[in-house]
Amino acid sequence: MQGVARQGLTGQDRVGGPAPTPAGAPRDDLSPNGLSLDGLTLDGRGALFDQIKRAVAGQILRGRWQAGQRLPNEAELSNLYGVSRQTVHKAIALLAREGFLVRRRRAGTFVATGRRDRFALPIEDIGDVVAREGRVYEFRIRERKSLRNGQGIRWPDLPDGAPILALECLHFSDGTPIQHERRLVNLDAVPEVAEEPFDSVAPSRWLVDRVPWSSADHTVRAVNATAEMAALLGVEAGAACLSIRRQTMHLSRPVTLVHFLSVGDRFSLSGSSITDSATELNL
Amino acid sequence: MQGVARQGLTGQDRVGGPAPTPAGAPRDDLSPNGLSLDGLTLDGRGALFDQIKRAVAGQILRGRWQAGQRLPNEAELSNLYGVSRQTVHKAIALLAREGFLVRRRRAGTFVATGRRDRFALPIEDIGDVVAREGRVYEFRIRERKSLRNGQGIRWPDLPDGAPILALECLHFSDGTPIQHERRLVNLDAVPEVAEEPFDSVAPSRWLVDRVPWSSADHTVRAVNATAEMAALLGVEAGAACLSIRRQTMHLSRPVTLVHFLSVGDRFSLSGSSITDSATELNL
DNA sequence: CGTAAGATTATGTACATACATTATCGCCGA
DNA sequence: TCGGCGATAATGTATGTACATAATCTTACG
Repeated sequence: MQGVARQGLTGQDRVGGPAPTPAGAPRDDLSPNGLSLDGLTLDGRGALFDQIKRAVAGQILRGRWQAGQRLPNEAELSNLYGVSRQTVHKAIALLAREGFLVRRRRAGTFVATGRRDRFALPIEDIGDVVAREGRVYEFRIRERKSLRNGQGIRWPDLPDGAPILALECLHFSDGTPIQHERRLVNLDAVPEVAEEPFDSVAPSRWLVDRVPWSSADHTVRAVNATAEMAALLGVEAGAACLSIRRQTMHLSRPVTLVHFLSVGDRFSLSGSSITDSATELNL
Repeated sequence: MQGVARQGLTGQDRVGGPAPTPAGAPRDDLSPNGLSLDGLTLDGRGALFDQIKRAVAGQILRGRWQAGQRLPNEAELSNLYGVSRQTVHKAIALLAREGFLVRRRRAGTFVATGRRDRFALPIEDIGDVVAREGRVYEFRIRERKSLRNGQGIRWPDLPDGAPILALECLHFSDGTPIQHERRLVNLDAVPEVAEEPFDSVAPSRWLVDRVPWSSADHTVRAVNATAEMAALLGVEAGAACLSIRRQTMHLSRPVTLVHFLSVGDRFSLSGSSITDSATELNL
């Protein structure tokens, strides 16, 4: 079976009858759908289903298969590559799960339209960010008190009177304040937090490491620093600050509500949205 | 097979010998690993592998299985539920792919530690956001010109002299300006854009719908509005603005570089990071 | 001409089997 | 005691087979 390196099994070749199409051979013809099969070749690296994934993702990422177009069906691909239908199925089903393809029974498999919604910005722990930049990270707890919801502070998604731990702390990079954090923790959800002194590990990390969460809502906005915040962060009043509000839920009840405020010119959110397949393909 | 609703097949029961463990029966004992199997039951809804996924994800999300703990192996789970190893394998492998589990050959399957990196903020098209809020979305192109990199504007990741289309436009919600956009498009990567008038569809949407991309880098920061920007957006100079810079790459070359600037109190990024499994479980 | 029933087709799930791969464990010998 | 090496146990991949499910298409009938 020329051109296709197998990654193991017996080493003996797949048979599959009269070997309808030499798997992996470059082709210039069109599939029954009018889809170019040019370049749809296996590279012999890794598992078969992964090779097929790469080949198909490559066609899409290279723009040879356009949004909305229909793919050859599983039987055709399986013939084309000389692999079983399940192997093709696994590859295609995974690509569908990753959002590259849309599959409909009886109708077929189509290249997904509009990946508009797929931009995503990872939000990292500030300690990690500072450390990764090679700076010294420190934090300081400015205030810590237990109270009940509605007493001075109100957490909208929590019933009045629920016990809350309120924390206020500052985060430093090389000694410079970069972020202010005001956090509420639902003591009904995380009673252990009452015992935790937070003298070595920051509240955000402690919570994330310890408490499972099922959803996290974020709101990111820009605000002008109030005089109080400006003083804490060592900037002029009115300086643009990034405000991040995060509410974490677990078992459909709120776990923690945080409000981060970071100095605009000392902190930014950044990250790369990239598909696994693109990474593998070095595109 | 008591308690387990099958979703189809023949309706006849799986046999599997002496039916070692009644599938789906609630148990209070411990697995050989000391892991509580309490609550690890199938709910009869949907495909078997999905039921197993839900059951396992549920244990983790409910905190019954803690980070680092070892799961029963595939054979044990397959006995426990009376399904084949492949069905268990599919469920567990998918959960590993989603980041709930870490699998190591010979060593076993473990609950993943630290989902710290898993917060993500979806960045939507502004047209979609405005429309979803029930407001009227409009945009206006203020400037459009072709130039070469280095002539007045420099796009760092593109070689000097490369042809660029530069666009400047404003986005409105119910007639109020909310976002300013300055965009560079690599004409070598997207020559068709030269012909596009953008009189009905906004550049961002046109590009995302048309040009495949393999990675998108974002940087979000807060800045104070310059006098010029303040005038365009109808706010006071110095008002906090959210600045989003996005560079989209394709085939390892830059496609477009955008700079969005939005008024802090008229626009925010928000979204929910939630695992599929959590959604299904209503946690 | 429209509609309903049935045939067809493509994907979806499940199981059995077989073998590959890779740590890990434990034994044995230096 | 340490190092190596083989047995072993766990996951990973691939195939064949069978049937389920859901659209779509076709055909026949009113």
